[in-house]
Amino acid sequence: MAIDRRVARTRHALYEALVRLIRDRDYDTISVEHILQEANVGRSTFYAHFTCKDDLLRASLERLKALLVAAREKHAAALQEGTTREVWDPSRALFEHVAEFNDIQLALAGGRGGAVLHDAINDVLADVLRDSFPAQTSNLVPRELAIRHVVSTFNTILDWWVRRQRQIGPAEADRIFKMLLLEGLPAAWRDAFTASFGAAERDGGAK
Amino acid sequence: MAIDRRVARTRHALYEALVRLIRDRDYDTISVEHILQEANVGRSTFYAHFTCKDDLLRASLERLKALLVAAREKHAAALQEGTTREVWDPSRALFEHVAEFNDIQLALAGGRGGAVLHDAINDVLADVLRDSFPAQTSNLVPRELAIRHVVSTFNTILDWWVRRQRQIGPAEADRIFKMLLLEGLPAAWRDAFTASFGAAERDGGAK
DNA sequence: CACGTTACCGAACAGGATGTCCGGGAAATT
DNA sequence: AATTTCCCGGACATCCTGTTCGGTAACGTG
Repeated sequence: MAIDRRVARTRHALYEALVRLIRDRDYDTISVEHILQEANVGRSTFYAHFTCKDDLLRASLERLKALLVAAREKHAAALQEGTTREVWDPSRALFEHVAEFNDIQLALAGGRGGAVLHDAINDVLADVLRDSFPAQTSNLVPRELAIRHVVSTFNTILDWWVRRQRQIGPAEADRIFKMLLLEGLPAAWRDAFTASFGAAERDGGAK
Repeated sequence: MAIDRRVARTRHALYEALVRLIRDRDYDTISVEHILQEANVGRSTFYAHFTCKDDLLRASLERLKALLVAAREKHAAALQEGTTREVWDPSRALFEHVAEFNDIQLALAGGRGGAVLHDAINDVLADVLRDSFPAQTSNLVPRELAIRHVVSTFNTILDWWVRRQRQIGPAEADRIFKMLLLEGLPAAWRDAFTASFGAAERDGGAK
């Protein structure tokens, strides 16, 4: 038996409503009732599908995760067939997606409630990345930490970028991302950092 | 007139209660009533001091921030007088503090509610760091982004470290922190990263 | 020490959100 | 067309929030 069309519509309506609300509200100021109103869904119906607001969020993120994984596998298949020779560059792709669609932008820019979202998205990205991250281990940095660091760096830049009204383009953002990740802080800031973090003995000039 | 002893005691009791509760609960599952009970403070009294739960959190973090700033300035003064020749190394100091006191550890390890806290602490650290960060600008990475990246990297490692029951010592954690920040991902992971993020064409082995 | 001031308590209150339950009715599947 | 399945809407108990008020005890001051 196929999935009842009604449940599909209901769930879809709820997903969409949540996204819509998240765009102009802090996540944790959104009540279930807001969602019901926005999605035009009955109260009891909601609780027939999800146990609570966070459950809906989790499901929504699972959906996002599935999208990301599907995109990656699709591209891998295309490479396999020789349909494309382009390199799969997820960070670049994500930056450009965000630049193009406003959907996700403000979701991340949120204040207090944004943190929950931010963290949740971090987890999703980490999951996706983990799948395509080699099992090989480095004696310098543990695998899991490496993954979290990649994701966290990405998210930091994305967050900053979105907040700053994107004065720079996605390509530039991606360039910075890869630079920070692969080479560390550029020399100018490195000196600044070691000076203030490592050696205040220059003069009284800490402040 | 000096500050009334009663208000000092009340505020202190509330701060302590919040910290105590945060240690074994998600921040956002903590109700004002829990705090009242834990601090043994009357309901109306609470609202005479703080407007809401988040207000208390903000104040607590201001307190933390003041501590950090004071520590830095104290050390700067000591250097000035020649009392010490030690270098002020905040990241190392923080890792060791966390290793020593359990106060903050689990606060960061929290699940959903931890995110709010995590974010708030990020802001505090960024504020502190900003004060001692040179105004000089790099054409490669904007100042504010550099600051956020330092803080975010620190927090990522701290988070991972705490979650992992700290199988490694604070010195080691600090070493990793500085390495990731100043040199980027170590070679082993860098190759892995560019391979999976930049070129899936190795074989079918993306998944 | 005695005074006036100030903070605390406890209880009570309205408002709003959560999660549950049911019965009627409509839509989908077969 | 029959029957299963889902949705709606209202009602409900429960919890939490933030405010108000009078009584009481602690505080700082002279």
